[in-house]
Amino acid sequence: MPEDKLLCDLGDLFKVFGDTTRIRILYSLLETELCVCAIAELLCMTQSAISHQLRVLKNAKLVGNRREGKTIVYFLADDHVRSIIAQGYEHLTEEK
Amino acid sequence: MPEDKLLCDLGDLFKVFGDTTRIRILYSLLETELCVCAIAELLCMTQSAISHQLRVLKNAKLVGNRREGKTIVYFLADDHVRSIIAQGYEHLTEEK
DNA sequence: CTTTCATATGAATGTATATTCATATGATAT
DNA sequence: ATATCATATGAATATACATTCATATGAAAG
Repeated sequence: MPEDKLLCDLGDLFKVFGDTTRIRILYSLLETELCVCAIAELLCMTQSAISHQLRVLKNAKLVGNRREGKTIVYFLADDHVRSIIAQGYEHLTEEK
Repeated sequence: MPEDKLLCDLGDLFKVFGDTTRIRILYSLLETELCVCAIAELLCMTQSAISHQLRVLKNAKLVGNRREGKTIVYFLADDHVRSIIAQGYEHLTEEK
C-alpha cells in the first residue's frame, strides 16, 4: 500500500500532539511567540525538558524559531496547528 | 490553572490518534462500518490487538459500536474524527 | 440448555519515549 | 579574544503502552 506510509506519518504527527508538555507549549504559543526560557518559566519546567520537546515540535514542523538578540524565539509554524487543536477542543467540549 | 485539565485531556485525545494501528482503524472506518474480525483481516493483525485498540478508541469516544447478529460493528463516532484526520493530512501534504 | 462463534480481557513482555543531570555549543557583549 | 548567557545535546532512568498468548464472556443457533 502506498497509503501505509501516509497513515504512519499521520500517526507520527498526532503523536507529537499527544503529550501534555508539548500541547502546553503549543498552547502557550497560540497567543504570542516566546523564547525557550520564557516557556520553561511559564510551564514550570526545566530548560532542558522544554528544549528537548521544542526539537520534537520543530522536527514535525509545528513550530519555527529565529534568533532574537541573545534568545531564540519560537512560534507556531502554521494555522494547521490551531485548527487541529481547535477540532480536538470541540470534540472534548461537544460531548452530549 | 483550570485550563491544565483541559490541556491534559487534549493531549490524551491526540495520543489516541498518535498510533499507527489506531489511525489505520479509523481510516478503515472512514468509508464504512466494520466488525472486529473484518478490521483484523483488513489490517493483517490479530483479533486481540484490534480489540484492545478499539477499546481505546471507544473510551475516547472516537468510535461507537452495536451488535449486528453475531458480530459487533464499529463506526466512527462523529465528524470531528474526519476533521482532525483531514487537518493532519493537510499539514503533511501542504509542505512547501 | 448447550455448543459455537465473535469479541473482550488480563498478565507479561518488549519497546518507545519523557525527564533529568551533566555538559557542549555558540552567539553576544565587553 | 574571552567571558557569559541562552540553548542544545547525550546518556541514563523511569514510565507508558502496544502486542501477544491464553482464556473469559456472552449472545445466538441448534
